[in-house]
Amino acid sequence: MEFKEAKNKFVQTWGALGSQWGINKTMAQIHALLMVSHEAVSMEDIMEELQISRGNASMNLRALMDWGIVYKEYKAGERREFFTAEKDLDELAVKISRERSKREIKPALKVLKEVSSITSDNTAEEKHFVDQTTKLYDFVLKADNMLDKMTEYKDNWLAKLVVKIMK
Amino acid sequence: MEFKEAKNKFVQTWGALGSQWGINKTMAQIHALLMVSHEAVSMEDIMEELQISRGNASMNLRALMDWGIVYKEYKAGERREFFTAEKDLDELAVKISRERSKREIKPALKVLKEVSSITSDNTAEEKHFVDQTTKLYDFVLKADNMLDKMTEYKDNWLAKLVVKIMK
DNA sequence: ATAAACTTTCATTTTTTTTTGAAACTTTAA
DNA sequence: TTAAAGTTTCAAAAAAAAATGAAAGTTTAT
Repeated sequence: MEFKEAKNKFVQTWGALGSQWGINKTMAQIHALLMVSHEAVSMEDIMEELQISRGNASMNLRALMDWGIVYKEYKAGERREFFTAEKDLDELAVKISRERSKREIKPALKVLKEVSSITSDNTAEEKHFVDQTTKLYDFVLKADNMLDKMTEYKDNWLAKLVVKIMK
Repeated sequence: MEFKEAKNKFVQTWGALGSQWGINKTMAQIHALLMVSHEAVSMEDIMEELQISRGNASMNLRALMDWGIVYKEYKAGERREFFTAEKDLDELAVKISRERSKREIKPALKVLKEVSSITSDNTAEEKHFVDQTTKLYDFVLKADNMLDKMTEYKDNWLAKLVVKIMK
């Protein structure tokens, strides 16, 4: 396999993986492209390489910047804007999990708390509902906190977590 | 908020959360419904409660069973099939992460390995590509293994993990 | 062996999501 | 201050994903 083929395969695969995790294909592809580019890439070049429209490129670049995983770069003497991806993978993981937590998990937790707080008649049905949603709330909260700590402490997370728990 | 309203809100929220994570809305809704039902539910009732067609119900129930998080149940003297969800949340987490790993992460890892193994000319561009995809491979592999261990050991995972690392 | 009760499948339709592209907007250099 | 070079926006179109429903398929009781 030669370079161009490999690069293309990587971009396609990353795009497909994104889709399966609820991230739009183009957004994931742009990210993939920038991840493996050794220097900043112009919008023009992104459009060309992924065969997408200007609007699509613009909107998805904005989204990636909102996520904090792609940066704009200005080159001296160049009018155009260039883009780079966060290339440090620990940092990338931190940012992705922060955003997903903020956008999706936290709102879901809020609802779980609400629905688990209904004042139940004591039918078995209602008891089971309250019980199950309460458990779910606790579980999701725990998982969310755990992920937060793992990413916050980065590669050192296990050691630091143990220290924190032991003291 | 009364029971019915709470139940509906829970089902809708779970459905929306599913969508955002690449799981089809109905599939997530059926799962939500079964999670909070204290007894097995017939397809008829699922269709009724979620206002969906028979085909839709059938296909998504099959998908949920393929994931191993919903079970068929036969009631004595009843012709119809009834369905229940895995209600133990640790077990649920194990199964979901196993399936996603098998379906999505493992294939992505395979591709990452392939593309990071190209015999690079030594242009800076190609070197960076190989370097970056290799790092990504290592990272994803590590994360996948970690998740596997965390879920395998369930709530006890931290202790067991530490033991394993220390010895 | 039959038919009633139920489930599955899949071509078609509907809905949702993504993409396009052209107009509006912004920035910069002269 | 103007126009060239570039970017953003958003209504409309296209594509992708999900849902429908009717026909085909199963199972079970008699």
